[in-house]
Amino acid sequence: MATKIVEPEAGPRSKRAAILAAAVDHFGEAGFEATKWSTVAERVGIGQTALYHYFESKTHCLLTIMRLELQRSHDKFTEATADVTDPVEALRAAVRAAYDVSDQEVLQMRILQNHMDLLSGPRKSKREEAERVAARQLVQVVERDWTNLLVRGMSQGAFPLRDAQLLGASVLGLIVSVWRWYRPSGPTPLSEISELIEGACVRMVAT
Amino acid sequence: MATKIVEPEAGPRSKRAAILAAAVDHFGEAGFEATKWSTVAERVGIGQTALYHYFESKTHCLLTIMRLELQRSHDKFTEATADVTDPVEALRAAVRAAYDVSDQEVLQMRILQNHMDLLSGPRKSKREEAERVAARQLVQVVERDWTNLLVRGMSQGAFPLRDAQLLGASVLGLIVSVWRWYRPSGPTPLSEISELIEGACVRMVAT
DNA sequence: TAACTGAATTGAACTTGGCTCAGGTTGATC
DNA sequence: GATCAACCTGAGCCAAGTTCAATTCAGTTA
Repeated sequence: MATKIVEPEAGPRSKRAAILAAAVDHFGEAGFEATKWSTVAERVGIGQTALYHYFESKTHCLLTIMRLELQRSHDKFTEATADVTDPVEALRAAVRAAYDVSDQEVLQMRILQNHMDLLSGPRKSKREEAERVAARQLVQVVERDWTNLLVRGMSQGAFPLRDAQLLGASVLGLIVSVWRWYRPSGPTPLSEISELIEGACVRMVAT
Repeated sequence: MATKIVEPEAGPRSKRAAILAAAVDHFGEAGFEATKWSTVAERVGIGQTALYHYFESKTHCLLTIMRLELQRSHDKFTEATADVTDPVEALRAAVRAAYDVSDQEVLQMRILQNHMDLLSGPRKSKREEAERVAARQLVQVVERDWTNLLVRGMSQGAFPLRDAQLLGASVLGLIVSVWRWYRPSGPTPLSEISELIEGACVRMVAT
């Protein structure tokens, strides 16, 4: 069922990584629709048709970026909360981890948020659909990460009992909503955002 | 500066409202990109070129939907909080108002959320750009609605002092994040969501 | 060194869907 | 029943994503 996507091993001449990087830059800054696929090719230094050696379509590339970001988010969450036993501290660690990101990763989160709706409907082509399903699964995994954290806290009596599923989705929604408007060049540093949201989440869940 | 968009008064034969309704249905259910502009025309019962009598482009129609929804949200907020003096009660009323919506309005909120990024960059054509600027202004108005509510509560001592701008954006982000996943046909009734979020917002702000 | 192989690349042509244009129809008003 | 603006249409244009057959390149085999 859980068909894991096998990451194509990079031949020494492969431009796959370069394409992904260029795509993240352009999709993140200008937006997916506003970015011409051929522009990405230019940036990498290849003809536009060469892109199809690596990705089945522009959308396939987008879905790949989204899946990779979801995988990263999940890994980061797991790593950050692994050896924290106190529920409140685990929650705080998870929030801090969510905002401990590079500028490139900010773009990836923005892309992910802006195209979540792509994950609902099925795709025509095989490889696109594979990426979509994998991403959809990872969304559920991440949601479970947060729900489990809350369930643990509730059963330990650290958090009042509430609908953990719904509250988890809300906490997650609150956290990721930042990526819609945050800009590294903007007036508010990410550290400040991180602190405010951390406090907000704790009050939301633990009060 | 604040160039208000003059709503074209409906001639008796005008299909503008019907087009908007059909567009909301399709853009909301299938997604904007996935919806063929000609499909909307079919649904309304006119040829696709007739659409251009009412909207300059498919995107112009989308931006109009977004602006109208923002206007509605702002009006609803104002109406709901107008004669509530107690800050906590005003906050509660505002949240409840945000979720007091019809199925059609759920779709409109979904469309709005899914295409917020359109509002950042400028548009080529005149009327599109006018709608974009109007929508962008309304976003700021709505943000101010929430920020002001918090400022009032803080200065009255009902809410602890925090960065009202940032906290307002967060509360708003939390509330609207629901429209990404909520489906009227889904397992969770909106009333339940409304109650949980209402409590969460109060704890977040007033604790 | 010549032949071979698969990955990487390309130019040219195809497809789709949004959009333009030049003109035609309808109906309210005088 | 002439006029005018609102409303509508068929034919075709164009941009951008995509396909395809053919080619180059780098490493391997003989």
